[in-house]
Parts: sequence; C-alpha cells; structure tokens
Amino acid sequence: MSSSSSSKICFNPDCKVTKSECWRKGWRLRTGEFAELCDLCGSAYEDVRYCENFHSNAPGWRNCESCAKRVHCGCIVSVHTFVLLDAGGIECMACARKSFVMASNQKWPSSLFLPVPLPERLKDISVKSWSQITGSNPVPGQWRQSSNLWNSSTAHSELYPRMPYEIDKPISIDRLISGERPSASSQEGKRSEDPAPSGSLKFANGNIGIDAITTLSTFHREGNGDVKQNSANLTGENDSSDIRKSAAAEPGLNNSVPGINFETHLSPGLHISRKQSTPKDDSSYPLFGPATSFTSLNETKDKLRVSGALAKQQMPLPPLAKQFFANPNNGTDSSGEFQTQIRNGRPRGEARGRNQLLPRYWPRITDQELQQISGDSNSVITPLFEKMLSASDAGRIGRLVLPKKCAEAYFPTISQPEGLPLRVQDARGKEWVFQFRFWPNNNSRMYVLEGVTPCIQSMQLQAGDTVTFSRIDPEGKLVMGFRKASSISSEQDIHAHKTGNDLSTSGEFKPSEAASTPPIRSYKGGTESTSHSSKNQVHPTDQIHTWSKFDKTGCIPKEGAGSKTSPLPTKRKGSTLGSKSKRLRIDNEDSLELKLTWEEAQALLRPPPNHVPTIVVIEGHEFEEYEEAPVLGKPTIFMTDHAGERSQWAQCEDCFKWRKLPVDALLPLRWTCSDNSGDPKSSSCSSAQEITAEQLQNLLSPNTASSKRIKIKKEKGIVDPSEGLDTLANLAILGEGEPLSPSTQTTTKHPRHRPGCTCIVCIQPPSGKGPKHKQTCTCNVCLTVKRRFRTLMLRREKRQSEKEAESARKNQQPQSPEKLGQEEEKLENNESNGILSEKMVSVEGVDEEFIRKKSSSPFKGNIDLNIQPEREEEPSPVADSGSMLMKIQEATEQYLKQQGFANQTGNRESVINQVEPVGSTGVEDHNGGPHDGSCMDADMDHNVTVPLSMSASTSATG
DNA sequence: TCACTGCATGGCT
DNA sequence: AAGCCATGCAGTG
Repeated sequence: MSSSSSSKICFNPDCKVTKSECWRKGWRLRTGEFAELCDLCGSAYEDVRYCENFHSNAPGWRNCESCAKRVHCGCIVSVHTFVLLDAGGIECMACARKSFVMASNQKWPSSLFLPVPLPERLKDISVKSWSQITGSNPVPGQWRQSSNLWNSSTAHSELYPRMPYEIDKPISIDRLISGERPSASSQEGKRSEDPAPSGSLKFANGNIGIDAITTLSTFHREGNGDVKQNSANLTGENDSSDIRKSAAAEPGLNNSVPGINFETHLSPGLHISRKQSTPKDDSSYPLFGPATSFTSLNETKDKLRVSGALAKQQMPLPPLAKQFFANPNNGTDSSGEFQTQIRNGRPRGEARGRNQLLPRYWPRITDQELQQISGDSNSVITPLFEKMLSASDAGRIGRLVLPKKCAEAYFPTISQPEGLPLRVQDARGKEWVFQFRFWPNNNSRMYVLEGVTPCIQSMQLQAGDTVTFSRIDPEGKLVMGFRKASSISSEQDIHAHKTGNDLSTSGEFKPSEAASTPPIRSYKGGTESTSHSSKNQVHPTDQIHTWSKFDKTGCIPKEGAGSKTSPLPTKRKGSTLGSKSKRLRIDNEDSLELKLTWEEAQALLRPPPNHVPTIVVIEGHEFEEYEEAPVLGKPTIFMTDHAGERSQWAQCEDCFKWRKLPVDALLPLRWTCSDNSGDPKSSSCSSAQEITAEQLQNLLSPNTASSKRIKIKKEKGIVDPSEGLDTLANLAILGEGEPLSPSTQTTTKHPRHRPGCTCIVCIQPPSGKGPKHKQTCTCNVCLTVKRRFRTLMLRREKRQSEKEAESARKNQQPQSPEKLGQEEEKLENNESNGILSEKMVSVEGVDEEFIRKKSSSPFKGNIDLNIQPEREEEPSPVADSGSMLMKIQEATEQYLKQQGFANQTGNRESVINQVEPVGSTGVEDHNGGPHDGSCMDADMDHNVTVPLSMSASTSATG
C-alpha cells in the first residue's frame, strides 16, 4: 500500500506534495497504474473522503436515495462510491450493499456442448448494446458502480488493478451471499445438493458477472436457490425493461434466472473491459466519462470498435466477470452432462481469497481481434481470459492446462473428472471440440482442455504464444483466439506495429495475415491430422476446417524463416517462455533484450574499451579475446570506398541520418548526431546527410539486414526471446563439419571483419547449424573446443580445491553461496589478472556427446537467470548468461569426470582458464551461457562448441 | 515400442 | 502456507 520514494509527487492536483512519509495507491489510472497519493490524500481516498476533501466544489454531487448521504458522482475517484439506481438517482455504497444479493443460477448454453446444437431461438435473444442500455442515462459511467460494492469495502486489492468495475476481494459478498461456496474439491460429495448453480458460484467467486456488475441488478435468492431480480437494473434508467423483455422472450431463462437476460448483459462487459483503457486525457471522467463512444453507438460492431480503440492501448484487462450464459434449453434439455451440471451445480472453487484471476490471465484482446472474432455479425465478444502456452500446453500431449479459476469461472461446471466436450470456435471461425475436464490434484482440481493439439497446430502456436478465450454472444460460443509471442519479420508484426499494437497481438484472428506470412511457420506436407485420443478426440465440426497438414507427431514442420523464428523446440521454448516457467525466470520483457540474432549480436558487440586483446589463432585466423566483457554498441555499417579507405557509418537515433565515423569509433547504443563531436559538420541532426540515398542503399543492402531488423524491433518493441537465446547460443557454436566455404557464406558477420573474411566466425552460418563433427575429429575447431572444455574443467576443479581448502581453513561455518561467489570472484580476478596466457591445452574426447550430456543436465537447456546473480556484476550485454557458464562448467566437469578426464587433467595450476566467468571475460560468457541455456536442445546438430568469445568474434581481425 | 491417460510431484506464486 | 500448475512418469492398451 505504501512505498517510499523521494521523487514522487502526489497525484492529487490539489495537493501535489512531493514528500510524504508514506505513499499510497489511489485509483487506477487508465495506464493501468495507480494514482500515487501522499499519505494524506491516500488516506482520504481509502477512507472515501477524497471527494469530500478535494471535490467539494466540483459538480456531480448527489444524494443517496436511501440514506440521503451526499455522494459525489462526478470523478474517477467517486465512481467507487455510489451505484445508480434503475429508477434514477444513486445510492451510496453502504446502502447499495445492503440491498444487494447475489445473482445465481447461470446456465451454460448447450451450444457449447456436444451434441446439443445451438438452438436457433437463442439467436433471437436480443443483445442490447451498451449504448442502448446506457445511452440515455445522463450520468456517465453508471455501469461500473457495482464494483464499488466490493471496492470500497476492501480499500482496493493490491493484487489487481482497481478498476471501478472490478471486484476486490468480496468481503461483503461473502457476507451477502447466502450459501457460501466451499471449495470444489470439498464439495464433490454434495454437489447434487448444492442449491447454487454456477452462476451464483461464479458470482461468489468474485468473478462477478459483468451482468451483475454492469447492471447491478439486485437479486434475492429464493428458497429453491434460484435468484430473482430484486431491484431495478442499475445500469440505466430505461434499459432494464429491454433486458427484461429479452429475458421474457427467452423462456428458458425463466427457471433459474427470472427476468435476467444474461446475454444482454454481456456486451457491456466487453465495453467495460475496454473502457478502462480510455486515454487519460480525454474526459473529465477519465475512465468512465460519458463515453462518446458508448453513448453514440448502437450497434455491437460499434461497440467492438469502441472496445478496440481502447484495447489498442494494451491495457491489461482485468478479469472479466463471470460470464453468465443463458441456457436456452433450461428445463427442456435433459440430455447430457450439461443438464446434470445445471442441476447439480457444483460449487466452483473457493469463494474467498482467490476469487479473481491472476493478471496474467486477463484477456488482452485488441479491437482487431475482436473484430476478427465477431466478423460481420453483430456478435458481442466478451474476452474471458488468456493463457500463455506452456511447453506442455503446446506439446504433443494435446492437453492445455487451464487456470483453475478461469476454468471454474468461465467454463461450464463439471462434476466428473471426465468433464464435458466443449465446443470452441477458433479464430477462423472453425469449431473444435475439446474435452474440458479436470484431474483431482492435491485436494483440488486441475482443469485441462484435452485434444487441443490440432487446434493449436492449426493456429501455429507454440509454447510462449498465448491463447485467448472469449465468448461470443448471443450464441454463447467460446472462441479461442491466439496471440503470437513473437512474429519476427512478419507482416503481422509490422502491421501490428503500424496499428499501434505493441504486443503484437495481430496474430489473433487474422487468417489473411496468417496466410500471408509464410515465414513464420509454414506447413509442409504430411499426414492429415489425426486425433490421438478417441476419447478426447477433437472433432472439427462440419463446417470446420480441413486444417492444414500436420506431421504425425503433431509438430508443425518448420522450415525457412519459420525455423529461424522459432529455432527452439516447442517444448524447450515453452520452458523458457512460459509465463510460469520455472526454468527460465525471465520476464518476457527482459528476454526481449536478449532477442538478437547472431548477426545482430555480432554487429552490436564491441570489444571493451581500453583492453588489450589476447590473440588466439584458430585455423590460421586470429581472434582477439578480451578480459572484459564486450560492450553493446550501436550497430554500424562499415564500408570500404574505391580508394580502399574504410569508414564506419551509423544512424542517428534521433534524426535517422547516417553519419560517417572513424572506423574505430565505438558508439553507444543510443547514438545521435550530437555524439558525433569529431565531425562538426555532422554533429547536429540538422546537418545534411553526407551519403546519398543510393549510396545508403548500397551500403545497407549487403549487410544491414540485421540492422534493419533491429530498427524494426526497436520500433515495435518486439523481439523474440527465443531468437535471442538462439543467437547467443550461436555465438558459441561453430559448425565446422560442413565445408566452411566462405564463398557460400556471408562473410561480414562482424563489422570488423572484412568482406571475404574466412575466419571461423565469419564462416559460421548464422543459424549455427551444420554437420556434426565426429568425435575423433581433430580439426582445429574441435581441438579448440576440447581445449576449452579442458580448461573449464580445470578451472572448476581448481575452484573446488580452493573452496575445499578454504572450507578446511574455516571449517567452522559453512560458506554461504554468496561467500562462495565472492571467493570465485576473487579467483576469477586473480586469473584474469595474470594467468590467462596459457591457451593451449589439448583435451580429447569432448564432443557432441558432451553436449548431449549438457543438454540433459538439470538445467535442461533453460536459462535460469536467477542463478548466482551476484556473479553478474559486469555490465555485459549478455551478463545474464553468466549463470549458464557455471552450468556449462558443471556439466563439463561432470561429463569429463564420467569420461575419465578428471584424472587426466594434471598440471592444473599451469592451465588457467581461458574460460572466464561473467564479467571477467565477456568472451566466454557468451559461449557457455546461451549455449547451455537455449540451444543445446534446439541445436543438437551443432556438435562443436567453439568457445570463441563473442568479443573474439566481434573483434577478430580476420 | 509407442502413444495415451491419469495421477503425482514439486517449484513457484 | 496453501494451492496452483508445469511437468514427469507409471500404467495401460
């Protein structure tokens, strides 16, 4: 709740103090952040005195219809404090709470389940646009008050952004709801007696139906557990009748939810979820202003547009409230588990404490996506949740683990582990049927969708990509969309970027684009997809696809750019990219920084300044090795003119003009003309560019693909972490088995390499892939590899022995890892200070088997950036890979021991590491880390790991 | 031997 | 500390 900072300023414009003992979070801004208030203002806000204190003279004050208390209704702060009454007027939260009784008994549309078809009549349910509902209401933002029922009582959850429509931990709900919902698992035995079907449960879960939220209809539970609408719809003063009409027209609704057309309420839900993203400065009602869009739109498509415009901002959307599905067959359809579920409405999850979806499950769907889903219909899309695919999800097993709360909130209730077949429409309008089921798990449940493989493949999804679940109304269909984690070089991304979709969500529901972006993942011929499980077989339904071809394994063959885009095996990638990855705990955002291609990394790396390299000769080529980590520099272009004079060109970050620089200039990442002090005539962005467009074209064409891409990515802010890992891995991999024909390779892998350079770096294919070397290979590369491994091992052993000696000295207390790290640091420093001259130690037998061993190490090819962070002190561009160095060292040691090398090392003291730890020799870090981390599994065809340092490769003189 | 299924485990939130 | 959930793995066909 509070935080300390010296540079804060109270968000309250009437206060704006900069010093506060305690900073408090206020209301949520449209940016998703919270207004930061000084202690005083924050307290006022939390005590619902903010408006009283600061807006007393502002318009919008009204009196509670019940208690006559004066309530402000005219600002973002006040939206928490009142509800609108159907009959007009407002009610303060206290009163509203008193009159509030939870809704209940939501039924699922049978259309979701096989074999019950979607009743036509369902389609007759009118869907009122929010504008219709609220358009005449003079008070803006009326649809969001209901959340105040909970918000105000809980002073805003820290867990979730406090949007007015969101439901904080429903303390009051718990009280209000009769028939508290025990946990699912604990209720297994008494499901059938449970009087409160899913609707109420969901409500109790805090996944308050948008319906309830937006309309704030009040209900009372009748003796039979059903709920009746108790008071007027609060969303508008003249809309409830429409709703009722709709409901009345749908007899199926009457049994359980009299007078409530859930469908009708869903569309507001969508808009609610979008509304939050309204630009901050467009209204005096920042979040929920009169919503020009809202009040002016009468069609659902318009609503979608509205949503989209807001969605573009990529605000994390809060969990949409529990979606209430009208059950058109209620009371008439007695077939299938659906009815059973309805009758036996089992409690869904615990009502308290965990009643909201984790933010990572919040749907983030853009208008484009919504539009794609809705197509030309008047469907109303309600984003439900999303999930980043884990390796397991995207794997061949075909089981998509559903977040429990999501499953319980948005999917039909299931009482048996076998669950239900669930009809889901994909982004292209094709329908799939998954088995929605659960496994008992630790007195809980684990929900899964089974049989998703074909669908996931059809969407060309991988681990790390995100699937979104939405509901399309009035049909009540579940729609499964997707969002690619990355789509490098794809038009999708570019398009997404152009449309401001920073998260590259355009992968969703863009069949045409998908079709037009073959580089991402293209299908190859293969056997037609066949479901693995008869039980959970996916049945693309009739209209449904002839989905492309999958190979038998269910893996989408990758080729061309596709493989480049996703160089890692799905599983591995998933392991590293999954939101919950335990192997690589690195935020996507962080990992983005790693996203460089091999070439890009080459282009970016600069030898550390003021460091003299150690020259290593491999296959007749000299490489510079530096004791310090390389630095990340701005990618530049080297050019040799007709006179043979070399020059370096860089593009200003500000004006994008290209400037000529000395060949040896090292530029910071963000280099601008003003940094070009050495050349007064081009040290200003206003100066003309020295190079013509044509020249520039020539300059760029051969060698700047990476630069261009970098720029694109930079603009987009999107990079593919996997590619970065791959790149880093590739830095360490030299496939020498293949004839390293310089003529067939681009030979300017590094700006410091001359065209035609045949050094081991330049001849390395960017992919790092190449034929394997034989174990007995004695080429220089292999020898070097072996040598390096040998030194790795030696160093490790030396460390170990030193540690042992140290611990023997102080065998009083075991050393903490930090201590050990310090010791290692010391050692490394010593080593780097003096003993790095010994370079050549021959070790035999390190080969691909070693790599395999490494890859099967506990790290499983993933980068755990949390490992020994204290070791990563040097500001290295790839410092994060340091921990992996340790891993590789450990693995090396292990392997060598297994291979009997441990006893052959001898002469340890004389062979001091060429492999330096992070920060000591940036060089080696780049090798060990990523190699071990990301590519071992992915690039098993690399059999030779040449620990050529990154700086060596970047600074090799060729 | 392989694919699939269901459950168990344990890291992590 | 509870429990979610990613993943492993044994059992089965």
